[in-house]
Amino acid sequence: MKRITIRDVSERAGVSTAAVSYVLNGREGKVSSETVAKVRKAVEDLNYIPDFSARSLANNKSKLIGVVIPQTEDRKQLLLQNPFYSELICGIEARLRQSGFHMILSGVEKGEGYLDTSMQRNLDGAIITGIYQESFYEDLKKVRMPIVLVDSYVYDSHFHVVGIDDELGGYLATRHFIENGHTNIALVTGLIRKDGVVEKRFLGYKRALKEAGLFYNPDHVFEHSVTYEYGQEAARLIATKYPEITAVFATSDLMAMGVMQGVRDEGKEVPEHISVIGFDDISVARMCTPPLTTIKQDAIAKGIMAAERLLAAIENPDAEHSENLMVMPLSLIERNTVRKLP
Amino acid sequence: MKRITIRDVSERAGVSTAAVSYVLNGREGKVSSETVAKVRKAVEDLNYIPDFSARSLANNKSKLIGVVIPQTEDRKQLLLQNPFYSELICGIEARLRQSGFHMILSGVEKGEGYLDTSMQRNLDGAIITGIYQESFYEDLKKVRMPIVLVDSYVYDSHFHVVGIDDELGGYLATRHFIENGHTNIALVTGLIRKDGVVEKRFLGYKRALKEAGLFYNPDHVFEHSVTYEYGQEAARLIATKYPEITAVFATSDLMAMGVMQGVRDEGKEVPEHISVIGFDDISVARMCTPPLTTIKQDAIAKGIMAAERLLAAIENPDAEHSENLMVMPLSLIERNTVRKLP
DNA sequence: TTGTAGGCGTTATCAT
DNA sequence: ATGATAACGCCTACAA
Repeated sequence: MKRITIRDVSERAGVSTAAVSYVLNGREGKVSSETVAKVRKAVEDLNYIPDFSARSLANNKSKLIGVVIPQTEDRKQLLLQNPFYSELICGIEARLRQSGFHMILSGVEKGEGYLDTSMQRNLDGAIITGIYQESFYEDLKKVRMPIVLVDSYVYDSHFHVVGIDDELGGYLATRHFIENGHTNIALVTGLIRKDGVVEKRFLGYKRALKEAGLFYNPDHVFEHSVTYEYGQEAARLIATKYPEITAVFATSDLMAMGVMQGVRDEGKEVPEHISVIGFDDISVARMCTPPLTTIKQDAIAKGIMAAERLLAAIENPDAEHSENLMVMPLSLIERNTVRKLP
Repeated sequence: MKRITIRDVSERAGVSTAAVSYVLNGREGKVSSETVAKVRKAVEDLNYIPDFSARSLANNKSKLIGVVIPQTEDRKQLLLQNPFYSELICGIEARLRQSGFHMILSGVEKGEGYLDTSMQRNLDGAIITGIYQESFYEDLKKVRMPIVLVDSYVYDSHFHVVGIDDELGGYLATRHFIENGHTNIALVTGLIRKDGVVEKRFLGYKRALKEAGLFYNPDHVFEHSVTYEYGQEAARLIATKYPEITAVFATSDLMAMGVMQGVRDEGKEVPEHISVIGFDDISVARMCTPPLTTIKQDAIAKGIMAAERLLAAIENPDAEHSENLMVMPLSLIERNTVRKLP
């Protein structure tokens, strides 16, 4: 069964391929309504479906968006196990599809770049989440498609950025502990990398401590790649070696939940013995017991926003780039994991 | 900045474009090792990156795989909020990338087909999860790319299938309750659809009841689309209207966790008042409190397997189709949500 | 072994 | 308003 081409349609409709192309692309000003009707009918009859590869070749528009998310270091798998990314992807995909774009979702090997993929596929744009080495971004700048960075503090006029005020989030969480009488507050966090979100959350944590006249103790910072298991581990360390700690600010809900489990593993209770605040407000945060107090951000909305910024930039390649930083709202959600100390 | 083409490479290397194409595609038998070296050098020097659109146009191979997962009915967003799908996707993407393929991830609108996408993008294959209407599959059969159905009981020689023995899963869970002395066992389940996985799990549930000489009570079946919230709702109903029920088999962990929360909302405890078994063993199942007894399947492995089957079918289009059903292992994981009745 | 040239499906530039 | 026709980048008979 051979493919139906634009030529088949043109013959059937008794017009030229150019005419068909015009009506297909909505340039209907250029063609008589009679021709439009004939073409539409032929398209319908033949069940014609355009070939995007050919289109891409002819006009460099692929209707394809590259989406990159971090992957686990060990198994090279997407970090989708962190629900935050799942939700982000949901938002991106939904918005993209709504505008007739498709999404190529992939991780990128450590040390590899994204230039190859972007050129091979003639991507119309890309959404990048996670933090990479300098050269990765330098590479990306060489390509002329619009790029949206999600959760990055790599400011550069080449990139659009969608994020939140991570420093504020860290500050709010820590201050909430302080307001509830806590003075020994641990930080359980993902790897603190330059220009990354956790670095800012860490900064907010320190600011709140300083503001309250509290001593910042580096021993109370537990840093590791973002996993549930390390949350458990950190709780264990805290219970056994740092009895003075009464509160834990985890820079992601995933770790916070690990901490909660770890606390219980040690025969203690949340929040009776240890208070916990997380970050993200992934959907399980309200499902766990006790429901987790956390810094809420709306990952789905973030994804939708990232997609929208990208689509706008694709529409209008040389628009004002001054307004290329979008900061989404965030708030502290009080649930049941923070105890008020007397 | 113009694109580097195969012609640029050929000129730089002082050979023909055909020669370049040959070494690029590994047909090195057709070309002298000297030429190979020259071409490689030129490719390197020029930083040549092939255009997959052009390739796809020329030989109908796109190195692109379509992956379809269900979406929420209301918001048209991917069902990634169910970690089971996240993990599945992780497996698929990792395996695909390893072989140089890219994945287009998308949902499909109710009533829409996937034929358009598959033709537009010249997909080399597709992995479909979820259950759709008859016509969806009929459509899919018209296209000649290999297709792997994950978790489907739509047997057809056109499709490869990767799944588990869902009926057995349902049976094992139910029997486990019975062995622990439970006789009034509710089923909290996603929509029971023909040829879907939950239908089989439901069948397994009934078989176990029957085998034990227990009465199957339709009132004890709580059916709804798969959400955490409905799990809560079902628990509420059970607590208030069906006090005789002592055990709940949920056909997905997501619902099981909702049930657990719902039970607590009613001031009762798991497993003291209500025992719970889930299905899937998503990663949070072991993280929740108490850790959830569940039917374990390895979603990541399932994804990898699905990708592998597809890749094999692409390699070898007219291979034996008799072995196109792959059943992955499954097992009951005992944790702490089932109480042994006296 | 190597090179030439035609074709893949579409868009865009010209004439008409 | 419409229709030839030349790109677009690559592959692959076929010819040399």
